[in-house]
Amino acid sequence: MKIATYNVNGVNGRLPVLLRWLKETNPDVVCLQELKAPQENFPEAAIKEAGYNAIWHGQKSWNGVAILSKTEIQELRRGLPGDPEDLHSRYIEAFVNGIVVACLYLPNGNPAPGPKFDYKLGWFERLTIHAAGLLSRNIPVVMTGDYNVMPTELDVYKPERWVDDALFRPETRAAFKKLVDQGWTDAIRKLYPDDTIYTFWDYFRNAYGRDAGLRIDHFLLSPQIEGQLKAAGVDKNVRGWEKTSDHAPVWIELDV
DNA sequence: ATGCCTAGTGATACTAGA
Repeated sequence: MKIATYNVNGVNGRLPVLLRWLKETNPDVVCLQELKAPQENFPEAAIKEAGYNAIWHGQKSWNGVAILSKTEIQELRRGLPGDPEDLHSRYIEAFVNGIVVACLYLPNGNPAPGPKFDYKLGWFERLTIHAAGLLSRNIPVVMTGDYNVMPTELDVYKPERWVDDALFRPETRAAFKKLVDQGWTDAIRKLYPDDTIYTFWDYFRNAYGRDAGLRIDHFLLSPQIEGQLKAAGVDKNVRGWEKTSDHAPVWIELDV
């Protein structure tokens, strides 16, 4: 079974790219982030036509997450618990193919320091609490999406330029490490511990052409599923298509 | 240090992204 995550940066603006990528790579389950569409503007018919069921949590202008699957989707929750005043659509969770799939869009956090960075770290803490609850159930969980964190220097083209950025500050990296250290496996790093692998390239300065990228989209696997990890990768070529997202799709293959 | 690019909103220059 192939599960993918893709920050589409506007699900309607990227619909031709999304549909082409679905057709070419044929994933079983897909987590989408940054829909940038209100609930009623999700392109449900086109997604259905492509062969996928979908659940989504939209929001006007910003954010928005979705889970697509060729099989039945049983929604478990939308919205991250722990703060009733947080109205951003950044988390959706479902039971699919016998696995709990959590799809998340962690806040960017810039400029840092500041209220946006505080929101990021608070969101991270709430995610970590919720993730501990998922682990305590001893079931297969795939927690994936745009974490907006480069976990190590290997994940940034020029680490020295990013040390004060919300995506790479020590507090952010420490929060990611604390989460992973609960017992999660970073799927890409398990299979490729030393390789330079990016999932995002800025629209500025020909970043894709120069391969000046970041690895910020991640798959975290619970102990009950990490043994089934067979392959993982980034569909880097998609970043080179016309009218494409600044992120590339990331995927894992599970032997289930 | 800043803009570079791109999308959304809504009709203009903003915000937001990372």
